[in-house]
Amino acid sequence: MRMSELLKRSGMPLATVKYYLREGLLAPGEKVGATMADYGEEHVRRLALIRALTEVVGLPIAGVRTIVGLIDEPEADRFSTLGRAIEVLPPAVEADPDGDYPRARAALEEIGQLYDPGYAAVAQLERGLAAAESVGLPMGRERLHGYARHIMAIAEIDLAQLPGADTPRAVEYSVLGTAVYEPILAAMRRLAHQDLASRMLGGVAADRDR
Amino acid sequence: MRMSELLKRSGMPLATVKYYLREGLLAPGEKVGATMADYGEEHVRRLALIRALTEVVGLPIAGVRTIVGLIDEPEADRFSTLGRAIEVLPPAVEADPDGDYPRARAALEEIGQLYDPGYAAVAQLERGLAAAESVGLPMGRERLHGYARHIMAIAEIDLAQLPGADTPRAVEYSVLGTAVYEPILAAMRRLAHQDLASRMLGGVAADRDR
DNA sequence: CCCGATTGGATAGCTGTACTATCCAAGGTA
DNA sequence: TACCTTGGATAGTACAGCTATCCAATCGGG
Repeated sequence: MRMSELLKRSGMPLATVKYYLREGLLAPGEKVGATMADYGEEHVRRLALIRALTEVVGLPIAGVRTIVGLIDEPEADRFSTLGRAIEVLPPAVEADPDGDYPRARAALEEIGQLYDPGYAAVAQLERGLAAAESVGLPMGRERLHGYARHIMAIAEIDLAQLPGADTPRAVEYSVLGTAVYEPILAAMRRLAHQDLASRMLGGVAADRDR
Repeated sequence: MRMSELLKRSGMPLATVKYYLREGLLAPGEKVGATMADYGEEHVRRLALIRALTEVVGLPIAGVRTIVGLIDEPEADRFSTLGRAIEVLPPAVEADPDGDYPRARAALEEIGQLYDPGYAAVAQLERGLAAAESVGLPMGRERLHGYARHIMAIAEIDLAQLPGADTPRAVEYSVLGTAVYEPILAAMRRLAHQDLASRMLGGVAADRDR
């Protein structure tokens, strides 16, 4: 298809698509003549991916470039591909292999989980725990163990749905799956809070049956 | 304390603190003379809260203003206070009470959860589900039920830790608790993925045999 | 084969956010 | 008295993420 149709399919303005092309988020179409290029379904899908990552996951353009780069050309193994993807997910914190992450270390040891200080997620956990502490809501043992058990169960669900190993699709799944289900899980927790609050405290939905 | 000490305690530059004062995120100090004001511990805590919300939760300044406004002057009941707070949490989506949220409705009915279409979190869930679908990772029944069970358990942990009802502290807890534990849960899930991936696929923390 | 429309490519401009810097005058301080 | 701090106001900066315009080379319907 040509540019005009790609615009119609994606619903995006020309200037924006050109911007994504310039930024290397979208591969150029196959050139067919000096002033015309051909685009395919993969371009439509890529534009949907860009929109999902920017608008829903909240990724800046540079982060989107990293993610789509990893999908197109993964690292040697899926483990480090996933690691590099996680580094750019908000709230982005650069991991320092020699860094000290006292809260994260204590928490992960407490729940007996394997970790490497080079994981970006360790730095992210440290920041989150420090932030909770700084606003007067430090994470207690009870909450930590409860969270850990249920989060591990959720992660197992995620892994169980992973498509057949060693396909390029599996890389895409593990990278995108971590990112795109996060806002869904956040929304579900917010709804669960409101559900529980309305039952406990009385509210709009409390008069419904269950 | 005076401005200079507040700056030392918070580690922020003068211009930034003045900016937060202008934007109404930080209450002015008690005036003690025409060119001098007195600040207290609550100002130090408030600055820590602002930094946590902007840097870790990722809230824009306008959202921080809403949250601190709700903590200082909550709505009539905690249920609607929490609802208003959730509206500004990223990814912010304005709820339309007459809107149609087909994916969210189907999902919530499937798991038998109470909801009101006016909840911002319903719109947020809809967007998340639509985004997952648009990148080729639609949420299946199995995953939905699994997520729902464990998310509900996590929400129950949150509610169980709620301080004595009807204290101003309880409002602060429910508003901040929803927001500040979100990045922690996200980081824990990312770590759980890496933990499971390293065991299954071989990686830094495990042997490479499979 | 002609002429208006489309395209790719380049460059410049715009909008919003979150600060950051400067200036000033009043007032405190040594 | 001379200097420093403070509060208050205003202007400027840096960056992200688009958005708009221009141009020349086609393309393609009549």
